[in-house]
Amino acid sequence: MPLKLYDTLSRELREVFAMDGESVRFYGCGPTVYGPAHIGNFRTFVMQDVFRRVLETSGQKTYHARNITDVDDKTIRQSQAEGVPLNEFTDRWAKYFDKDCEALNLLVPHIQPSAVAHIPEQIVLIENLIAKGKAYKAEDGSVYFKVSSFEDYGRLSRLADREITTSITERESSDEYERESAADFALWKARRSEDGENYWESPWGPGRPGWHIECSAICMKHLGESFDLHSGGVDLVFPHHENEIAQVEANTNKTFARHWFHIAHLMVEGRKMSKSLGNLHTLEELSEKGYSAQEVRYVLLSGSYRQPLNFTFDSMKASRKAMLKLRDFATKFNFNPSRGSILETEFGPFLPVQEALLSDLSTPEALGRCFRLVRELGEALERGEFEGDEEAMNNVRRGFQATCDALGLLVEPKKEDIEEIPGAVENLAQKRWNAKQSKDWSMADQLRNDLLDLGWVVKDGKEGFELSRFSE
RNA sequence: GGCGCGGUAGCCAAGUGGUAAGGCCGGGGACUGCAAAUCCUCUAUUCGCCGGUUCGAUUCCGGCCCGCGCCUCCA
Repeated sequence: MPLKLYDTLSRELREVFAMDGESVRFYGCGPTVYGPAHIGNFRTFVMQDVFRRVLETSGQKTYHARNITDVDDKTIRQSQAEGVPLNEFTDRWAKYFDKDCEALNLLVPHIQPSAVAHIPEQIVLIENLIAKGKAYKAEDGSVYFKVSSFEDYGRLSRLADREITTSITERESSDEYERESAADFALWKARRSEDGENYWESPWGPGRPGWHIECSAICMKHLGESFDLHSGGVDLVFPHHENEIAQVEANTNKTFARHWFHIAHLMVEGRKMSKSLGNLHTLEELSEKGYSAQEVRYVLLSGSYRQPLNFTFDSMKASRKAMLKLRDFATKFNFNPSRGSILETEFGPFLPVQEALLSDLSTPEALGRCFRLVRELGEALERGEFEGDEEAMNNVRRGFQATCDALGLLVEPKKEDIEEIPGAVENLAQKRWNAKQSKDWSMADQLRNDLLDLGWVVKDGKEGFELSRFSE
C-alpha cells in the first residue's frame, strides 16, 4: 500500500514512490546551528521522521539526507560574539542538535552534509549558472541569480511576478544597488569586513555561499539532479525552496524534486512562537519543567502536519496521560519493545493505524484509532479471549511494535520495581501496613506522609503495598 | 494589498453528502478506612454567521465576521 501525501507544488495528494525503484530519496532542510533548536523546529523534523518511518514500516527503503547549515549571518555573528572559531561553534551546536534528536527518537539521517563541507560543489553550481547566463557577478564580487531568466519562478509559492517585485521594491535597501533586479537573490556573497576570517576563495573573489545554494548543491551531489521528495517548514516555501528550484532547474532542465512536503507551524498558546513573545520552548527547558522528549513528541504528533498546531501546557499534560495509557497497554500484553532499526512491519490488528498514516500522514487519526484498539484489545484480554493463544498475543505485540515504530514512540512496559528500596523506607512502609491492618488510620496516614517526604509513594493492593518513586 | 490555511464540546484535535474519532479535564459509579492507581459510565440534537444546491450539509457553492501564516535568508 503506497503512502499518499499532499504535494505543495501540485496541490494534491500524490503517491510517494522511489523513482529508481529501490529507495525513496528525500531531503529535509536541517537546522542552522547557532543555538538550541526549539520545539517548533522539531515539529518539522519529527514529521519528516514520521514520513520516513511510515515508508519503512510499509516495507519501503529510504535514503534520507538532512543538511546542517553551518555558515550564515547568525552563526558568524554569534561565534564572533563568543570569540570562538566558526567551526568549533557550529560543531558544538550540531552535537547539541543530535542529542535532542536522539531524545526525540528521530532516526538518524543516512547523511548529514554540512554547507561548509560543500563549498566546492556550490562554486561549481554557481559557475555553471553564470555560464548559462542565469546568474551574474556584481561589482562587489557577489553573484546573483537572475530571476527573470527562469520562467517558472514563483510556481511553488504561487507568488506572481508582481507580488515578488512589488514587495521587494518597497523593502529594497539602498545599499543593495548591485542587483540588477530587486527579485534577484544572492548565490555568493562577497566578503565583508564583519565576516572576519570566515570567507572562502572563489572565482569571484573571497566570500561565502548564499543560503539557498547549499541545499541545492548538497541535493545534487547526494541525491542526484532529480530526486523523490524535498521538505521543510512552510516558511521555507518562499523564498528558500522557490530559489532552490530555480537554481537547479535552470541548470539541469530537469525536475528538481518530484514532491514537496511542507509542515505547518507550531503555535504556542495561540500565538506564533518568537523570541520577542518569550514563548520559545526548547527540549531542555521543558525537561527542566519535568516533561520528557517523548511527551513532546506525542504532542507534536497530535495535530495534522498541514494545520498549525497549538502547543499548550495542558496538551503536554494530556500527552503524559496518553503515554501512560499506552504503557499500561504494553504492560498488560507483556510487550517487549525492540529499539533501533525498524524490522517488524506486521501491523496485524493495528492495520487501521497504518492505513491512517498512509493517508497523508494523518497522525491524529492514527492516534485515535490506536487508542480505540488499545481499549478494545485490552477488553478482549480481560475477557480471556487471548487465553492460551500465544499466536494471537504475538500478533498484538507485533502490531503494537509496528505502530510504535511508525510513530516513533517509545513505549516501555511498566518495570518490576528493580530500583533498590532503602531499608528504612521499606521498614516505614511495613510499619504503615501494620498500622493499617490494625485500623490505626491516623498512624497509617502519618507514615504515608513521612514516606512522601522521603520521596516515595505507597499504593495499597489487596495483599500488600507497593512502593514507587514520587514523580511530579 | 497579494497568496495560502483555519474557525468542531472546558482544552487539544480528527472526520464525513446521511446525521459528530481519540486524548485531557469534569460529573457519576466500582474498588479503598481515606487516598493513589485501575476499571465502568456520562458529557457537542451540534460543527463561526447568513444564504444557496440537495430528500438530506458540519461536510459542496456564494457572501460575511474572526483568527493565523507567508510575501528575500524564520522549521
